[in-house]
Amino acid sequence: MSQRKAPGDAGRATIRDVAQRAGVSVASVSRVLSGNYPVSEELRRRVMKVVRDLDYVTNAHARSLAGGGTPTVAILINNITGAAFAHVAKGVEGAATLRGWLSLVGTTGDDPERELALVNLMRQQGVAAVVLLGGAYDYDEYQLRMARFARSLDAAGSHLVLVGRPPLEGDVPATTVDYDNEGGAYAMASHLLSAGHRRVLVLPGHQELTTAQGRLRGAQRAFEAYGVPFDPGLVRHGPYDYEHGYDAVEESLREGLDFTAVLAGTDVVAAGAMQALRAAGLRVPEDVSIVGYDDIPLASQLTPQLTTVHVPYEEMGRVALRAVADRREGGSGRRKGADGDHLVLGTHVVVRNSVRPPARREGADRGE
Amino acid sequence: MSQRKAPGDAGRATIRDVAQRAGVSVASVSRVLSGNYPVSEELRRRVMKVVRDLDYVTNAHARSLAGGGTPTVAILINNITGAAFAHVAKGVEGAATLRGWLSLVGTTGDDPERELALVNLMRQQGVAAVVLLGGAYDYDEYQLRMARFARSLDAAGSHLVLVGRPPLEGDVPATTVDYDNEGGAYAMASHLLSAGHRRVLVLPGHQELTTAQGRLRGAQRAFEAYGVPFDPGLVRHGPYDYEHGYDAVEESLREGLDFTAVLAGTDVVAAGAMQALRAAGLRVPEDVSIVGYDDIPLASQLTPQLTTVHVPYEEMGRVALRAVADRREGGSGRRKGADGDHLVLGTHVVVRNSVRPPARREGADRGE
DNA sequence: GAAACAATGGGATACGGTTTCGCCACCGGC
DNA sequence: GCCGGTGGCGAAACCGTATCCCATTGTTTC
Repeated sequence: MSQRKAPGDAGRATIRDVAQRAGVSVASVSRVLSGNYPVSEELRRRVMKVVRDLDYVTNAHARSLAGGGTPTVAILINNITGAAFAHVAKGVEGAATLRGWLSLVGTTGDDPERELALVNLMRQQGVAAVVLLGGAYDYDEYQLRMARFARSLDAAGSHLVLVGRPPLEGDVPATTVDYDNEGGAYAMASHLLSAGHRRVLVLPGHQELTTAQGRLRGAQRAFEAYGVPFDPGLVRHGPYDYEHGYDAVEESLREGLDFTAVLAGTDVVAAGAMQALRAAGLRVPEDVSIVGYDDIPLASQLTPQLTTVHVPYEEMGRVALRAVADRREGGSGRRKGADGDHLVLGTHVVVRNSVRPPARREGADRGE
Repeated sequence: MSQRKAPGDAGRATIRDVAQRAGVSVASVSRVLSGNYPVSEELRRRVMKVVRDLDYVTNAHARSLAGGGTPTVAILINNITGAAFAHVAKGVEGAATLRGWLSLVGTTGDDPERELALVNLMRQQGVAAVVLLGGAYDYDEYQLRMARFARSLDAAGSHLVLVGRPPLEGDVPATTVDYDNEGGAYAMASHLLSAGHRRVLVLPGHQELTTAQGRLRGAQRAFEAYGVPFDPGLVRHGPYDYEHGYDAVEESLREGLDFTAVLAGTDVVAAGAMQALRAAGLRVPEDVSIVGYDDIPLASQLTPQLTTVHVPYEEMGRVALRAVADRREGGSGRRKGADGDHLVLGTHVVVRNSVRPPARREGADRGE
């Protein structure tokens, strides 16, 4: 009754329980377990036996309070079920586990309020880094908001990493891992143009999404480079989902728009577009060609398999984690260097079976 | 020099910093922030102002050491990028966030060693529950291994939840959230049989995976119920991926196997099968019907859209979290009751466009 | 044989909160 | 005007671990 805890009490065993039962001091147990201090073989055996008997594990909270502890990376994502960013998350988590780091996840559901709440929550957890995934909306507020996050995390000894988002302007303590979004779109559009397509229905995504803006710009640049007039009337904005792809194509056909190919903002949009074309009795790629973007597994699972732009999502995740790990181990070296805080990975076109030269039709080549 | 920390020092602000700067005691700051004790308006204002000025957040480790702390649920998953279990994870995470819980994730990559390491890691973190996702291999060792996990976690005040896995035998402190796997397969096979199919290529999955076993059993039962002989020669085992679907169909065709429909173990396998049929010049569903299982988004994005079995993955995640949350709040009530520790959710067939009655062919209906 | 030394184990303290306990001032009632 | 009650706040005792510092013992060296 006088001792603080009954022998067979419920709840976790503490290091004191182990020490008492092994007849040694708490310090010795700690040393045996952490292994960074010389201990005699005899002591080690005694302690380890009790540890096994009691099924003891150290309390991670106490450990990290006392200075030790495993680093943790927080992954903040709009929606886990989105294939593209799930791959980034996989990359981050995999690289984290490889180094013995832990991964926390939170989903924001596109809600700035939740995003704020989650960043604060992660700050409480004392995470080594917060990785924010996904394209951002280009509100004016975005830069300010992210800069605030970055400084706040930096002050707490943490670090902000933006993946697949535009980098922050000014002297902000954040790392950006990006891919050549516009370049991929340029290459993809060039592929269509060189196949002979001149009238292309473009479904870049939401007008305010930075990703969509870049993909549209890339396409436009390709048209310019080929000297082909770009018709704004063939651009349809909308969310990155199957329904949008379907609806956009259906409406375009109903309005009598003239096009021989569809340049979709993502593979999922392309899938919707493909379905709508089929529903209208058009064949892919014989009547209309389609290309996507992202190269998620879906792209190669559709019939026909989709020509698309490969984005190294999983590697972006690995790179993001490596960046923060290096920074943490590298110490104070390379402080705020221009290098290292904006990494850009390459993209490339993956040619499959969804593109053919356009069928010859009257006036489709020249005309308006 | 004598004070423990310089005013503008780097690193996080502590509660002491706040207290000192506000000219109050540490206890008062704690009370203002947790809000579970009456404080004067004046005090609250003074403290909150300093909290904002210093951008202070409480240290979650210290808090949980001292008894408080936000509960955390650990999600252990084979592979984040698998659509089905990504949805379960989403359900768990969503329900967790809704209650202010945190979610940790770890991926096991089908490696028992990593599974063990992760469970221990989570035990160190003092998580409220560990949710293990995914079908299990039916090794003899499985039951023992899981029982050990369950008891170990239970002893530490945590709890094991198995989602989409077979329940544990005996008096083991674990909760299982399951779906009517066999029933779904039964219904799906019945759908094919009632459409007139008699010779069906079955691709249930890996022979040792419990999920695959259940799906195969369900199909067999349906054949029995219809009085149709089940041909073991039309069963092809293999992993739940696109390649297996493709290869299995390709081989079956090459071997000259006679079938009018494919019953795939998952939608992804169905996608592969569909592609292989097309490659062989067969039309879906005119020449061969196909059905899947899981009803992931892919199913409705294929052409033709896939008839499949809907599994309420996301809800399973929510249910799993609710189960542990209830148990934690309900306290010691309903201890080891038979109810509540094995929850089974229903499945149903989603009819789309990938099934037609079989084309009339010589001898396909009757004969051997 | 004594002294200096290396090896190893124990006691005490710090980490940053929460919570119990007790003090003080202020209030109304007699 | 004195006394008991009460609301509001501060001091201090934990939570479980890592680590600094010192004591003890066995070993080497002169």
